[in-house]
Amino acid sequence: MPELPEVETVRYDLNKSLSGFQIKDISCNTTKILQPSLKEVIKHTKGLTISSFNRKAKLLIVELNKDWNFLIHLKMSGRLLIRDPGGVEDRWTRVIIALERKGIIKELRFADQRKFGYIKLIKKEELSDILSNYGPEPFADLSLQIFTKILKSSRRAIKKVLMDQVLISGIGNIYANDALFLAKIHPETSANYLNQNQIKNLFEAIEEVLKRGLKYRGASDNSYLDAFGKKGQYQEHFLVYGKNKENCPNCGSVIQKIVVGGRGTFYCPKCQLQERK
DNA sequence: AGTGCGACCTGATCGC
DNA sequence: TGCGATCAGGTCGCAC
Repeated sequence: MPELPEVETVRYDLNKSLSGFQIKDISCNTTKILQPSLKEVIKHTKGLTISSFNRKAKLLIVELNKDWNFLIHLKMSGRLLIRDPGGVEDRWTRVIIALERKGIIKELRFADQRKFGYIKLIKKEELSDILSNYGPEPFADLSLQIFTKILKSSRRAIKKVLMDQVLISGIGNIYANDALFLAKIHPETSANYLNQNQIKNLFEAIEEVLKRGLKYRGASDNSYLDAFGKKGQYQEHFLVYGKNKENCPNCGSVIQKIVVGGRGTFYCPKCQLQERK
C-alpha cells in the first residue's frame, strides 16, 4: 500500500519529530528485517545522531551524522511509529530504535504484519548506486518531456509502465488506477500507443492523484498508518480503486475489475475505452 | 533484452 | 459453525 504519498507523509513527520535524536539502543525480534544483523547495526550506529529523513520512490532514507544511512522499505504492511517508551503496544512490532534528545526519550518502532519490509544499514557511499535503479521522481525530475520519452519506449501496458520503479518512482497500484481513470485511459493500452494529448492528460492526472494522496495523508484502505499511528483519508476519495461493481463517479457505468500485471485493476469500461493492447 | 510470473508472509474475508 | 481457499500488493529472482 505505501506508495509515494504514504511514504512522503511518514517521511515528513519523522523528519519534523525525530531529526537531531541520538540512537541509544536497538532491539529486533525478527532477524531478517534488520540488515545485515542486529549486532552489526548496533555496533555501527549506537551513539550516532539522525540528521534527516529523505525519500526516493517508496524508499525512506535515514541519514545519520557519520558514514551511515538506514534504508527503510515498508513494502505492503510496514509501519513506522513514533512512540513514548512503555506507552501503547503496537501489534507486529519487529524493530525498536530507542532515541534521545535533550533528555527526551522516544522510540521509533517498525511494525510489519507480513515481514516483507526491511531496515537496512548501508554506507553513505553505497547510496547513489542504489538510487540509480529508480526512475525520475514526480514533482521533482519527472517532466512531461521525460514522461513522453518513457512511454514512447515501451509497448507494455501503460499501467505496468506507471508502476515500474525503474522507469518512474513512487507510483503503486492505487494511484496508477486512479490516474488512468482521471486521464480516461484504459490500463491495458500499450504505452507507446498513447498520443501526445493523452500523455499530457496522464502526466497531469498522476500529479493530481498524488497531490490528493498527500493532501489526505495517504490511503488507509488496508494496513497503512502514519508515524503517529493515525489513518490517512485518501481511501474516502478513491475514484475507481477498490470499487468493483460500483458506479463510475463520472458516467455511472459499472466499474470493472481485471488483473493487469498480477494486480487488481479497476476501470470504467465506458470512460476508459480499450484502444490497443 | 524484454517480459511475465511465482515467492516472500500473514490475517481478514469468502465460500462451502 | 468451522475450516480451507483466496485475496491483498511491492519487489526480487528466475524462466522463457
